[in-house]
Amino acid sequence: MRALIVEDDKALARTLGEMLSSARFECDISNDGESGLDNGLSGAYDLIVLDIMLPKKDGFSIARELRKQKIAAPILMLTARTETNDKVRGLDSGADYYLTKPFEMSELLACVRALTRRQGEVIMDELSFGDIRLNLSTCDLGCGEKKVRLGKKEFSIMHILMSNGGAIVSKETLLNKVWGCESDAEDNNVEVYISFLRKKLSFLKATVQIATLRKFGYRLEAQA
Amino acid sequence: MRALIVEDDKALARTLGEMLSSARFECDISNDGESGLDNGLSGAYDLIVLDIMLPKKDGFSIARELRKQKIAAPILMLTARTETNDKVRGLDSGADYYLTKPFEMSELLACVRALTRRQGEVIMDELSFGDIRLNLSTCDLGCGEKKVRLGKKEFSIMHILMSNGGAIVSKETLLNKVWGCESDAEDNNVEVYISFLRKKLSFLKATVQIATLRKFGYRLEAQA
DNA sequence: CCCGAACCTGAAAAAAGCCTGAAGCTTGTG
DNA sequence: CACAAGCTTCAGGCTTTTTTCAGGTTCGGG
Repeated sequence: MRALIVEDDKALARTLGEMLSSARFECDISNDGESGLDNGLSGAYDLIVLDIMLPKKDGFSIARELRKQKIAAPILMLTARTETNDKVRGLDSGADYYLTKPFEMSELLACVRALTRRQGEVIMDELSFGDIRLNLSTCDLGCGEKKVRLGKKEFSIMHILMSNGGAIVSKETLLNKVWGCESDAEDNNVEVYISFLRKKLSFLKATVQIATLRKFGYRLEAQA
Repeated sequence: MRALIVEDDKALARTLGEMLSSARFECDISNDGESGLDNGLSGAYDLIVLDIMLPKKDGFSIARELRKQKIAAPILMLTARTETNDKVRGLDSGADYYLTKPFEMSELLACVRALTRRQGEVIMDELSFGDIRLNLSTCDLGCGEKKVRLGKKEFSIMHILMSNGGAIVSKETLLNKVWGCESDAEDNNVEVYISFLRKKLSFLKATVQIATLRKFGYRLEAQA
């Protein structure tokens, strides 16, 4: 899971980064509103922590813009402002939770868990599609009795494909979510991993396959 | 949208009910934990507002039980307890938002809006005309049980035809929208793709057809 | 009824996109 | 330090999409 922290107070940003890392997030930090919005728009994140008062662009407008561009990641708005009016404004701009400073680490983490629970189906620790099962805690991909261990990147890709049901996932999405939008990985990297995954699916004798939709991306397909 | 309010303070319960009604919710009220849980388990609600201190059964265990029984409705936990520990416990038992009393009406309503916003989100959108369906997330064109995959240009063209209902779409429009106005593609390119699409429609045995209007363009027609 | 413009469509060439084995890196571990 | 596992890069070959072309068909006006 990737998180974006948009916060101009660098000390706080680092602290947040450490907190979230301890909750197994990979974090990117933006120190001003503009870069925060840019990063957020990449669609690479599963969580966005947003301060309100920021240089260049405030949190409200960032949230609004992200939602307008169909970025669905949960937004946790984090600020010193306790005015009811600000809370309302924050939530109505598209934030999912409004937390006021100061807050304790345990509280922040509980919010994060609550926010990401639905998205990543953290409630279950197994995802399934057709005849394959992805164990989220051991990274095993199983089918019937057989199973194989997936590497970290293989796992992320399979995770994304499976949680999207049968819908198409573009290479760009995969690059952003798996490699991060800062990375300079190219389409071919995705192709290589898709190839690895296909090899494993075929080893498992799974009926589920990864279908290529030229110029669109990939998707899972059940049945033979 | 239906809301369940689980709150033993009858005055507060009524106030909450009025607030939510003003936000166009139909509200039911339970005054103790047991009946709250029973009602919640019916699965009839799109929102559950839960107090923590309740007769017979506390809010934490209600939330936990609801989640265990796969009730997915957003839970707004509402309480006078401000201890961080309680917040963590509340959120971790399955609540989606923790609001401490006293709170203002506007704040509550903003939370509710934030919590219910995601409900209406459609995962798979589909465009249909006559007996054919164009799945926008998988790029399949379907009719009855059968379906075929469309290539990118085929998809764009079909998309345009279908979203125009039965209206005429000129070749020029198609060239501009599908090839881009910079392109030097010619009318014949469109014709070739229309031909591809017709072949697929006929394979699908669809009643919908692509009609040619000489000198004007193309349009979809239902009927046999 | 005839003619030309508009349209259809099969085939094949051209281009774009994708697959995958192999080799070279990097990183973490015993 | 050496090894293994995972990651990246690369290049050649393969597949699908897109374009092009040419011969045929249909339509409407004169």
